[in-house]
Amino acid sequence: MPELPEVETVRRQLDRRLSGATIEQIHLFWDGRVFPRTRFRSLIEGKTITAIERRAKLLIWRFSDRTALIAHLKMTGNFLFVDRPGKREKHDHVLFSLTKRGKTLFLVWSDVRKFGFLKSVSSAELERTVGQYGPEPLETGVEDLAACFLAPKTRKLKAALLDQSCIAGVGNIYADEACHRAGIRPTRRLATLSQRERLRLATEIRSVLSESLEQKGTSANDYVDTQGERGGFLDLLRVYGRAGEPCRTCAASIKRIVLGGRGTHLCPRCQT
DNA sequence: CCGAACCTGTGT
DNA sequence: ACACAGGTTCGG
Repeated sequence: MPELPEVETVRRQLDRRLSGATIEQIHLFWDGRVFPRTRFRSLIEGKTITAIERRAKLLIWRFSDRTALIAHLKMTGNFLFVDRPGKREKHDHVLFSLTKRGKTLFLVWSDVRKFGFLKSVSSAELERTVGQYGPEPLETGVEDLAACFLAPKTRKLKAALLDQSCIAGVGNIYADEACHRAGIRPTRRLATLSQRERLRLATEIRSVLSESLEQKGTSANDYVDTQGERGGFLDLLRVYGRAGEPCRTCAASIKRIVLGGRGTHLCPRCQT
């Protein structure tokens, strides 16, 4: 489900309610994607959350003892606050019971496709993990962001955009949207980009991500936030999921191709 | 570089 | 029955 705007939306909602809370109890309905599998519960129970942070598409629960829980939603992972633990839904895997200022909170981790994971990490392991990512687009200047698209020279732009060690947080939707806004085809090799185009791309990446964040992200398929609400950016997409529909800029028919195994959407007329 | 894999569901 | 889905990793 999630790219930067969706994960950041979830981060903000988790942070508001979980910051300062203590994890009292964990129910593991299915432990296939929690690590370390056999010690997960004992490692996490009793911990107090100091803050929820995000790096790339990773959510980081920071604990007062400097250890952390990292969560990756991948395609369909989801945190959902529930008033009280009712009956377990089919794809619910973990139930967290927490207390904050004497009140009890319940949070469910669910994941239909089971690609997502929860992992308990030491502070050293956290630093190592977080260090593998490229710059955060919303916290990096345009000039530095533009430098993400310098090398390797023969690589296609779309591949660079999806590479989290190159630039963090961009996924399939916003890669296509940024290319369209910048007027650049995702099939272009990095070597063919001018500095002016790289700067334009960096600017448009920042714009599309922040505009989507304002709408609490895009619900193309399954994505919902921690309250079960859908994001509002779907109607503002210019190319993603619009194959055969008219370009909102020039009215040409939006084309869908496959690039690096991913569906890729572009306007053959206004993207060069 | 590409396709396959991980897993489940949905739509044609 | 087959294609496709917001992510990432692996093997060829």
